[in-house]
Amino acid sequence: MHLRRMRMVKVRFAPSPTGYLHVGGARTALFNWLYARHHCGTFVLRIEDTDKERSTQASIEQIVAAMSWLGLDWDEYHCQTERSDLHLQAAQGLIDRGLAYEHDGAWWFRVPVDGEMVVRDLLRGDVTFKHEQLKDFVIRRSDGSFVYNFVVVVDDADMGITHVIRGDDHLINTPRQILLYEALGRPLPLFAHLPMILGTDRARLSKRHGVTSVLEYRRRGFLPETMVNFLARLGWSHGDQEIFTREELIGLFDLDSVGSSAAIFDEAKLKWLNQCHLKTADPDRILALVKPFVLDGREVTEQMWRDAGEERLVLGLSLLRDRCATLADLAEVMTILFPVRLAHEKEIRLAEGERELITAVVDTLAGLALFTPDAVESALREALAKYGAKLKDVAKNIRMATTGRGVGPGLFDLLSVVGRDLVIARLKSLI
RNA sequence: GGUCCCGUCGUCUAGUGGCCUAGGAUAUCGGGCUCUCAUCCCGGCGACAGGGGUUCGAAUCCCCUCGGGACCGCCA
Repeated sequence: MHLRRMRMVKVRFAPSPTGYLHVGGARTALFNWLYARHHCGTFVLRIEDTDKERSTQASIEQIVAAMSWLGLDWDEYHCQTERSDLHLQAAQGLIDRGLAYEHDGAWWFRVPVDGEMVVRDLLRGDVTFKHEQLKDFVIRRSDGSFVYNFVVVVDDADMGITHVIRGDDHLINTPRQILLYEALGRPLPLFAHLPMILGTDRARLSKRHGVTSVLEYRRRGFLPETMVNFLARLGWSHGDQEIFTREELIGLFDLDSVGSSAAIFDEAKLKWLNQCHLKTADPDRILALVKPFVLDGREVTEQMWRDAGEERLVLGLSLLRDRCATLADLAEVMTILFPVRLAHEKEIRLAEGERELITAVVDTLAGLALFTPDAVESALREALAKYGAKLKDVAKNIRMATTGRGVGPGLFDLLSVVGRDLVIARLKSLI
């Protein structure tokens, strides 16, 4: 029983609610979550809101929304400021034992002058720090609130966190925290400091790097499984494999395949990955996900969406999605399925005699009982044969007239899914 | 500046002393397929930061240099 408890993995993600969740934070959260799930452990979400000035409720909501979207569910949730009794008790203990002292109304932790310490990091090996490099530091502000470096230790110890998996930027804080563990008489967790995600200029991610907010990627039409897959591959790998499902990730993830050098977030590859996931995802689910994108800022109304019918939309989506990188792209091309005015990419120029040809095509198509790809194809070829014309003579203009663009899936599939009424109406505008 | 971390194609990475004239993916370029294309298939370009060691042998181990990053708050 005791051994089982010792081996039980418990990790936490501890963001400060001072802004949205960016991709770097999300990656840290993901690695913690994956580690917990892989080892059947516990994943804690702990909001580090000890900075009263900068913490906001809106940020907490943003972070929670982003985590939920990514599917990173937590087993425990805490806010640090709700635990100040515990912090006070721990700090008072240090004062009582002379390990901390008061100065200018703040409480300071006394760092031993001599000696050195070794931070045993799961990813980087042993890192040595000399005590003389450290200075006494504040654990409690003069306003009575506690400082991150202190509460993080008290909370991690109190919650029984076994593995502290966090960004590289915290490595340098670790010796101070270890000193606190020792002063508090608590056992040390294992540490793993993850390499950072950098902007394209190799500097730490910040506002000036454009889009870094996780939720912003949702808004732009990326799938949560894409983000999870992509973020996992930033720093972690499994041979040559690039595409992973969430379940595979849980099964395969471990700290020994995590690298130690910083990575740059490359959107081109993210788009490619999203296209891969978009292509293979369940069409019914994609339909639900793409709906708000189709209805947002376009001429397509809720009524049109209902009239279109789910079956037809799923069919259209399945045909159209292959060439789309995002839900936004998909929504854009899906407008061809609705009775809206199409913005044509290029002006249509009819060749000599083409008007008659199109008229014949319209007549044939109008007579079709079934508007399947096969039926459309034979009808079309039949009509063309009468005029001794080739498909390529009219394909381009038919495509442009019925879909508004020059590229897309095979013409017969395309016409079939756009549907007879729309195809004929749009072709008639040519004549 | 001090301390610490990191350094394989533009980017993400495989590689843990011989399987490496360095593999995959993406990006890019070219070709094929097609009514068309952003899909798909085939192919090209492209990296072990530099220098010293150790070793029969080094991308892999050690040292130095250079480069990049992080931290140096009563922020987290």
